[in-house]
Amino acid sequence: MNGNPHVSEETRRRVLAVARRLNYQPHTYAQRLAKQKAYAISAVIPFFTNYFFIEVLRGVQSKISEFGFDLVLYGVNDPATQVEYYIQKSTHRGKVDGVLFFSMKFPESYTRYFIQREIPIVLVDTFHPKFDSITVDNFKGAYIAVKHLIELGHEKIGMIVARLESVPARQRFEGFKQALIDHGKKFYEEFFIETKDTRLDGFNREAGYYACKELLSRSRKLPTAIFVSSDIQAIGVIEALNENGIKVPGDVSIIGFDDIELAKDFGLTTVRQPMYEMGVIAVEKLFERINNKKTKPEHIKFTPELVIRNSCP
Amino acid sequence: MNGNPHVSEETRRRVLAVARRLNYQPHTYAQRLAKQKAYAISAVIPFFTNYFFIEVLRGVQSKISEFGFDLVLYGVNDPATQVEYYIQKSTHRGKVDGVLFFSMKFPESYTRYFIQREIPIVLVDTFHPKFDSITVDNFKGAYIAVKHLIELGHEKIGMIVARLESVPARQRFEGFKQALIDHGKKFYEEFFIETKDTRLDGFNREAGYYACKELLSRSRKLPTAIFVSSDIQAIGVIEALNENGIKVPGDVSIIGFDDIELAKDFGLTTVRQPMYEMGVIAVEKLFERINNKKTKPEHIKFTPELVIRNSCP
DNA sequence: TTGAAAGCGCTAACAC
DNA sequence: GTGTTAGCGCTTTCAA
Repeated sequence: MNGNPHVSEETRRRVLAVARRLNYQPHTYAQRLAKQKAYAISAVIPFFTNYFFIEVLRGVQSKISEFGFDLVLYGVNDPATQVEYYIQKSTHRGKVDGVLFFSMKFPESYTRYFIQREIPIVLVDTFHPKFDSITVDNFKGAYIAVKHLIELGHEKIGMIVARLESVPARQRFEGFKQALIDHGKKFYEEFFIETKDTRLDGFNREAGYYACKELLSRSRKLPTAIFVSSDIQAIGVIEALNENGIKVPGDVSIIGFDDIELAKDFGLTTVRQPMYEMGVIAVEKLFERINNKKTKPEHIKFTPELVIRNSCP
Repeated sequence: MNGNPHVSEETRRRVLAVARRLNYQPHTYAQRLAKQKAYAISAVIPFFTNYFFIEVLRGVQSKISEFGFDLVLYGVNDPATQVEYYIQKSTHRGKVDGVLFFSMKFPESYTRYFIQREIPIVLVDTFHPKFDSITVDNFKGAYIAVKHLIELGHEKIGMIVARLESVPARQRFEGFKQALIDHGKKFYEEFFIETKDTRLDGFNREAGYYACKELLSRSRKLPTAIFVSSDIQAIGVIEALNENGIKVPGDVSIIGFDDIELAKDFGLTTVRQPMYEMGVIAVEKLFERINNKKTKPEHIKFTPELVIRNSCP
């Protein structure tokens, strides 16, 4: 039944026929046990965040099913208590051939564990020097966004950013500054706001809304463009602006980051993270790693691309 | 190691100690094979839709891990080709103890298959008489929403609805009409719009936006309140209104359906589907079914509850 | 080519 | 209580 070549056509035909008649299916776990292979990979993925990961998951699913593998999902609702627990489950002997770990900080206490046991793992949207990773170049993405603004002729460019202690927020901020410097533009302290909201590190709509309110309260002067560290915040910013009778893009241009579903709806110019593709690549990398455990970790960085819509004319 | 009571404390202690020292873990599939139990359930779930299901999935995950089971996920990107394929995979002999099937139309060609093999299954957000199901009462939800509007004193109530061939849209529409009838209010044909957009059956922001544009183009008269068949459409409606200088809730009140994340952000009054809870209940039901295959299918209908925010003062 | 048997790693039944 | 053995259902090896 498994296509063994040392078997006559005649016999194969007969066996297959009987199998079909009896509605035979090999038992999943008997097979996996005998083969010493799981034909499955797991994904440890945050459920508490911005549904960023769904898109990635779509990519993962589509690639994984090409291989006929199963995906066992561990959705983390509470990172403090569940990350290590699910890593444990993922790595329970024999269960999976490899694991995908998403967005969260990989617990240092597990690096040795994975390396010693040679458990294939790839990190997605998070980084660790010892393991393969797929990330997005936040610095470059921000740089591209701001450069776009500059090329559009903007001089006074503001930024509304999520909490700087979050890695992506920090990197996007650095990209913003660098673009300004490289093009000889001034950094206006008064047009720069770091979110106070801590929920999701400030990557949420309300954080954008209130940060913008604060910007407005500071002075009657406005930048001509604002780079916002994520689309969801940008939507909050636009609303705060609208409430104050300030038109986007008429009075101020807005550029976001991520290219979430809503960005299209709002006509928001932004910088796109290729999430679906990241999922696909992650699975590909993981399979490579499964088939060849010994090579050095590889770090793939995607460069976001500009998506021009109408919030920056 | 498995807590057999016919074993002395002393021995157990010793065995456990050695096991720990050797870093012993039982092999997942050897256990499952010997026990003739999968300790896993699968979920066949649409990936192409409104990320409605994520919230449900959170509930599923949290309940499932209480039982220590694994979740094997089959995300459907293309329903036409993948639904049956994943049902097959789900039911591969021995693989899972039960399956959760979400939102999509359950293929009639598989009802016999499940019944004969006695494969435990529960449907979530979709219905079939032969299987357990967890759904939301769209009719009642709509009724509650409209009743709320009426109690607020509205007389001219409009509705913007997704495509009526979609079951939930139809049910919400029926609830709307019934509420009007029961309270002796007139149904204004001119304030009723069915979306033309077919994407996601019209359950998307743009559909709401354009439907509202059409409403506005019909006449200069406006209803004092509009019931929109989903929050995401309602957000499109609000925007179309705002663009035309019509204030929400100043000029017209809006009520939605679903209570998605953004509804809170927009201060949208709506009717909440308890998605997380539905996930939890679905898993509980599935386990009941796993332990007791012979009882009649049970159909649980959740009644949505009103969430009052400020789009309907 | 085909058939028989050993082994994958565990659980459960049954003597001891 | 404890040790032994026969499955669980498949794959793989090795004679025949």
